[in-house]
Amino acid sequence: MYTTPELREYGGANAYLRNCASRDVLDLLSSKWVCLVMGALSDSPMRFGALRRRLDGITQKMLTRTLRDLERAGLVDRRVFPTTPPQVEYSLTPLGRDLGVLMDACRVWAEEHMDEITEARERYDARAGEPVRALDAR
Amino acid sequence: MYTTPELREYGGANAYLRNCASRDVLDLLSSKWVCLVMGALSDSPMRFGALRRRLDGITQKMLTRTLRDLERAGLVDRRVFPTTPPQVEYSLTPLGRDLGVLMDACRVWAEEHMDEITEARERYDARAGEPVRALDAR
DNA sequence: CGGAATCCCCAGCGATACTG
DNA sequence: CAGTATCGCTGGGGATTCCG
Repeated sequence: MYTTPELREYGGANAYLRNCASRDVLDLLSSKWVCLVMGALSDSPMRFGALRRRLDGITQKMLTRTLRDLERAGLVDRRVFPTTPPQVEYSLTPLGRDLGVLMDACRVWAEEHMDEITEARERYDARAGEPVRALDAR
Repeated sequence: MYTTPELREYGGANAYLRNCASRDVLDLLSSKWVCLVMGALSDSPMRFGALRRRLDGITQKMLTRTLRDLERAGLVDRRVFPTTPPQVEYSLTPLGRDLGVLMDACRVWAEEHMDEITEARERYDARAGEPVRALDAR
């Protein structure tokens, strides 16, 4: 049996258990574009087209889906201005701003350490064909 | 043109550009099991079997893959003890410990806010069939 | 402009069986 | 115990087309 550290649970929440609702939240946070969308909206509200241009490589479909998922989760607010042509502005809810800080920290971490990681991967791949010197010497 | 905020870049890194190496890092961070694996290893080094039992629902294949990806990126250290039966212990590298703090914060955030998000989703789904009252009234 | 709808593919992931 | 190897799927995600 595992002695789950009670200190780190919140009202029965435990992401290490498969059917805990926090797993769904983690799945959302780890979907492909969430980090960048939340980070972009952390700066200021943005319209759909501006977001699409800022997130280089995203498709309209994925941007729409990501924004819907975030809106459904209560993290993003969607406001439609009935102009012609229509304007749709996305912004973070209070809950979303809280998460945005975290997500943006992840982006920053990725940017700060990308070179270290790239080099580590090259070293790892270079060692691929090497003979095993000793079983416990890695 | 977009005036990219230079303040938030590190040596030309910009995760909003599609072929920036930090995108690869973000992809790793957002892979399905990375957050939980890093969080578990943040507590203490763990053997393969212990990790598998702790991460409810993970398969051997995915745990192996996730650990390999993290090891390759220089975030996880793998030590093999040539006993019979063999023992393999995984731990975080210094770089990995740095990331572990962030990943665990994401897990905690998910646990803390899972109820809010579940309720927001139910409200959103309940509104699904409702008529549109006014175009700008959302 | 901001989508929705459709088609399609492949890689992420699961399930199972086998091994040193 | 800690893995590989193989098969198979499904759904995440891309590309394209159409619409109010």
